[in-house]
Amino acid sequence: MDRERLVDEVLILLPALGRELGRPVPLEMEEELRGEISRRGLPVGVQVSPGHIQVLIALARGPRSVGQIADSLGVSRPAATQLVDRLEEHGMVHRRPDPADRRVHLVDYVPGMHEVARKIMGVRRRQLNAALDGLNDKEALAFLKGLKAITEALGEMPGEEN
Amino acid sequence: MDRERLVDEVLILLPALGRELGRPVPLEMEEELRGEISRRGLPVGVQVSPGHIQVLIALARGPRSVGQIADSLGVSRPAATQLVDRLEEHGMVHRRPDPADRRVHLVDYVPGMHEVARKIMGVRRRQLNAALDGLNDKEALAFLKGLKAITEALGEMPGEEN
DNA sequence: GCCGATTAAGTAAGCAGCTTAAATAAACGT
DNA sequence: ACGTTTATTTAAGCTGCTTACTTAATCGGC
Repeated sequence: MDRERLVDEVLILLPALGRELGRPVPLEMEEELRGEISRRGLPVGVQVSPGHIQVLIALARGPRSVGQIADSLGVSRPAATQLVDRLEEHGMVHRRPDPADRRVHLVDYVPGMHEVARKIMGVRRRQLNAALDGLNDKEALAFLKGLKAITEALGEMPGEEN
Repeated sequence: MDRERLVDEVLILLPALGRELGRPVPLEMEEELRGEISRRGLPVGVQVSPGHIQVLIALARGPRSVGQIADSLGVSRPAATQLVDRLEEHGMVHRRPDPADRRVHLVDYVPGMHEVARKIMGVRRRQLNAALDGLNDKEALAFLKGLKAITEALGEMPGEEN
């Protein structure tokens, strides 16, 4: 297959992928996770969008300010506020003022949520793992490389410092 | 890099990519294209979203019904209606009743639009080409493979028959 | 030839996720 | 102490999608 045809295929594939990526991940399908969720009194049937998952990932290495979250997701501040709002409503994270600078609101997992967050990520991770199963290591690496290249090319790459 | 880390990186990358993919492609940046557009009296400064580009691609092989467009994009009928509406407003496509079955509206390029459509696609194509420039042929192929796998895994793959 | 069922497209209403602009509140610098 | 900057939130608005419903045309059995 020559390069031009290849690019064309990618061109056709990308919007579909984008659409799929936007769809929320239904959590309730995952048995193990459901147990974990109801055990903690989290709302069952919650749908977690990719943005929310990204926030959860961003928090994995410790509390972050709303602004940091916005930057690491590559979205505007209000968008980050909104994402955090939603996660807070669902009782997954909470805000607390930074003692050092009371303007900043530090967002962190609710106690014990770290664990659940990891499992939620696991849902997506499993999907990806399954999808990439047909690729050998070299191919997988090449895939990652291309993905990075395209993401970078299509906007000035956010989330570097997270 | 082990597989787990690789999947994690993909996991982090994907939502950002999804967001970028959703952004409209500003056409007016492309000199050559702008000439072509104003020459035909198309609105200058029009932004074409990925969905619109997909419709234009779908039409490349001839007129299509709204339903076919919806299927090939993997969206609902009303969504396709909406996309076609917009393209029609911009004078890029037009509907005409199918003589064989007057329920179906065939969507086709406005005369001469085929050319412009190809140039519009060229904008994205050039971005992709540039992005994938750093990959050799083997890698590019692997990338495509992974992309297909993920797109398929993340939803039941639309657009097969287009 | 008529009538109910099916099919294509469009309309309506609503939601999620983003944007920019403006408001609020705290901290900083001179 | 006061004006400026910085962090966040609020408000308003847009796009792209969804589902449920309407309208219009075709089809199939009698």
